[in-house]
Amino acid sequence: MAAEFIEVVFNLPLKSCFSYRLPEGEERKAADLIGCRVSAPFGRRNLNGWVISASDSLPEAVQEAKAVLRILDTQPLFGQDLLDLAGWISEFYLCSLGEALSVMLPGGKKEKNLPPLGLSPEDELHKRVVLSSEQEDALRQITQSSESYHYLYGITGSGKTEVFLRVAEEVLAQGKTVLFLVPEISLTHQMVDDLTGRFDKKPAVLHSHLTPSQKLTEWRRIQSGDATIVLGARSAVFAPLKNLGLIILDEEHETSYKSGSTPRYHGRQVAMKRCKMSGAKLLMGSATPSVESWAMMEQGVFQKRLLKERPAGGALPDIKILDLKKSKSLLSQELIRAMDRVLKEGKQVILFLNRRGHSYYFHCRSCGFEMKCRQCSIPLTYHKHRNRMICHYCGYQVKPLTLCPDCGSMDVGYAGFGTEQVEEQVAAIFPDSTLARLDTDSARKKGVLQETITQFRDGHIDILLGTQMVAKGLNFPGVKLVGIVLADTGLSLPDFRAAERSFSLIVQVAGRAGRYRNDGEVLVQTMRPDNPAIVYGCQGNIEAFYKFELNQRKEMGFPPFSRLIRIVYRGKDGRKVLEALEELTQLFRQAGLPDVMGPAECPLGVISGNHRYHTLIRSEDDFSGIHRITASLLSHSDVPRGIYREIDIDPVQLL
DNA sequence: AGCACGCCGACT
DNA sequence: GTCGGCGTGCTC
Repeated sequence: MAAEFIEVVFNLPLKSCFSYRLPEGEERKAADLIGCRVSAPFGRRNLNGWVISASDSLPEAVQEAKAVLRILDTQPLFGQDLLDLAGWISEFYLCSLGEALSVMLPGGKKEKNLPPLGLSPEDELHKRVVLSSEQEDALRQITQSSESYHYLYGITGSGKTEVFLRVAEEVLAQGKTVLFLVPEISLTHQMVDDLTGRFDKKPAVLHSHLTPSQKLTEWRRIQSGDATIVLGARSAVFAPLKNLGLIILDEEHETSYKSGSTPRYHGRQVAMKRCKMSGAKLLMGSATPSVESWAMMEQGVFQKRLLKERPAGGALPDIKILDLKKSKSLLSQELIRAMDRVLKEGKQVILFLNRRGHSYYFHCRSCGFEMKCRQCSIPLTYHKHRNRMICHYCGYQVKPLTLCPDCGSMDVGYAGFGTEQVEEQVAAIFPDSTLARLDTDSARKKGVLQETITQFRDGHIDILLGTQMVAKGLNFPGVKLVGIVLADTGLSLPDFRAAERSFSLIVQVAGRAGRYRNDGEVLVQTMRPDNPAIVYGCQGNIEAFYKFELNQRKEMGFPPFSRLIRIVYRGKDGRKVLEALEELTQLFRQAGLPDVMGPAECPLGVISGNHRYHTLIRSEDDFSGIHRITASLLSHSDVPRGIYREIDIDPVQLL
């Protein structure tokens, strides 16, 4: 019954597969070949590919087959379930099967024989807290329901994690397995602590920072059944769990669930598909659901399970808007006074600053000239410690100017601020307090992030100043005051989700403040104190925000009232890029697609010297029909040399 | 996506 | 005469 020929796909944008002979003396059944990696001669080079089928004859259309150099795995890495899922990914997200498989398990060295299974030392069993009645209700509804998709919508601090763990326990008790997804790697560490000791088997952890061999080790542990619960970021949605009973998707609103490279899959959407294919339940949760998910709850696609109390006590913090227009300094007097008070009590402060404001860029006070990156056309950021203007997209650096290049005025400078400037001011105002800064720059070095967090938690740091990183998932008992230094950065981005992002940021950040105490305090500085995203965010008026935002989306015809397909063309020669995309867009229109927008220059018109244009295809109904037509047009059109095409189904970022 | 083949322009 | 531009086509 040994197979002689195999069909192989590669991590290339080619939709066809290629037939090979097995190496001399290799005797394996088809079932032991499908899902293995092979090293195969392909053109003038050798590539690793995936075996997708095996048989004892060559397909008729194929004249001759080369022999595979070797089979890299002793057992398949993918079962039919994951091969089917890869097939769906390639159809839906419009990539090749090889690309889909490669994103599920990247890397490709020959496997070491058998990795030793390290048994973890017995941790102290974590205490199971008593559930509140509404947590009990949610647990019961979820576990007893025959519905597939559930959404745990609960305010910050309402104990969603505890419900997740209880549902997981029940599923494991039925002999099924559990997949637990979190938006970021940094959150896996915390969650591993929560999971380890809570369950008798050590959870497997999958994320993109593992080396290929570490990843493979975990992969095999999962396949063997040694791990019955898997924790990980986006790509962990492909974990090879057998008998999957539950996927938990924590912090559903996080955009990091959407992949930023081909195939641009969305973890939530893949999780939905995988649950449908395997019969598992999907349980998502957030205090600030994405607008799409909110709409799906309203439509009954997701069963909404509400948690509106904080079982550990702790009132939702008092949130106050501070109008920065009236302040001369980037730290308003009210914020400084509040910090002073809290620090004198011996409590901690978190200052949050979203770097992506455009207010800390170089500008000329005479003519308004803004210094932009000559490569990327986005404003440069001033870094004081290096005395350089730096482009945050391509890394271009230049010395700060003392003369305006446009009008020659010497009245030039930095209008706003980044974390560094805030750091400097805070240090000057509170010289006796210890201060730490946490952003992608300071956390670049290994271990710095973890160390800073530990120090802060242990009370060795009084003020933590940071970007996005401090906004998510960090729970510190000693924090009494959270200051959002500028809440409206990002609102002026040309992106229809800008309001949603600003809103959820405020609510999430604010949620940290009163997590463990009922006297938590949040101060939100803003230049737009009347903006609905900011007002509703500060009021914690979640329902009102969704109502407002859904209304906006409906008026504009944006998701969830439509679906989008985005085609980006990029290349060095902007004119050619535009011409090529115009041609394609013309094809879309001729094919009768009802709503084709573009081509237009992308909001980030140039990145690393590549000019970028996009066309959006919108569908208000019959998305699958529009998807099908688009897919067919794309596969029959070819992209000129020097131009690169990106296809994004259901894009979340339009920059 | 690579990588080679191939066919025209300007250099030692 | 040769180096090198990038258009075209193929990879079992």
